[in-house]
Amino acid sequence: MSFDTSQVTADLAARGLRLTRQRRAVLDAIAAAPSSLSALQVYDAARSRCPELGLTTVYRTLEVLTELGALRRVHGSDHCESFVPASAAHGHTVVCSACGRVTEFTACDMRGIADAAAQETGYCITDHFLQLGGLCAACRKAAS
Amino acid sequence: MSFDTSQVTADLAARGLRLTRQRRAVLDAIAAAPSSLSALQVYDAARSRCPELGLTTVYRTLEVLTELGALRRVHGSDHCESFVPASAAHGHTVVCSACGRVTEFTACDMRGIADAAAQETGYCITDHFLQLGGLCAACRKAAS
DNA sequence: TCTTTAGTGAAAGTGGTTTTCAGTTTCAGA
DNA sequence: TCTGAAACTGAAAACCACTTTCACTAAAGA
Repeated sequence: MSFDTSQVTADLAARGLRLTRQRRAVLDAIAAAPSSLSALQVYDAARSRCPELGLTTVYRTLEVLTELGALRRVHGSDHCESFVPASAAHGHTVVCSACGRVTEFTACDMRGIADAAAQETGYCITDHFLQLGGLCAACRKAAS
Repeated sequence: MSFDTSQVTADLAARGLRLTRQRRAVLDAIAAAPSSLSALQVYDAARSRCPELGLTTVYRTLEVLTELGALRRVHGSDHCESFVPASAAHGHTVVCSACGRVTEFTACDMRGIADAAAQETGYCITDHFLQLGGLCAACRKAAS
């Protein structure tokens, strides 16, 4: 997975922000990772591309890019705040329980479930957070 | 919401554990709360029932009870680790965006979505984490 | 060039969570 | 009723992810 740099640059510019070398390193590190990365893991990975990068900048960059929609937060069972590239405007993630790989999917017709939940609880459902777990194709192959 | 104490006691006993006064205080505090509580909030709430309760014990108890299935972890947008009673073996939560109230619902037929995601990603889907957001009946009434 | 603002990293600070440790409580068996 | 083992406890210390502060640099526009 890689980023459409010009899109990110434009999104940043629309807010008066810039795509610096450091931000680029953070984006690249996350794009190159096979699974989701925590802030500290991003720091480690991005420093091979930009050694003078500071941890402060990583945290700031992750926040900016998430707000921009270029990244998505993933809740893991071990560490509950890690990041993956967000390619679609609205998408969800599947996490492989064996290798940790994170894949995005867009098919999420929640209407049936939201309706049922609304009826059961009396709530007016407005949003949802969904994350699936399972085995990726490679791990399934390796297991059999 | 209240706990079936004998059930919790039995579940603990099955592992050679006991339902102590402190653990009881933690359970009661969570059962009495209208919304999900973080560890620190549990500590505050439970100390009114058991003043000598220590924070260490709260953390330990939350872990034990979650593992036991008596509590469920909820991921919030602000603090990503808080706890609610788990009444059903498998259930999900709806969080009110206005007042923070957490309600459980059991209607979750994920087959359609899991199938679609499997087809899109090549994963074999085995589990899911779903959390809905919206307005509870009371807040909807108050808003209109 | 000059000015302004975004952006940066090191260091210090913060605060939630875990670990350690020296006890206390509980329970089964003698 | 004792006794020993194991569960259980809270205070204090340690840990560590994350945030704040601050002096500075880089870049864009006038």
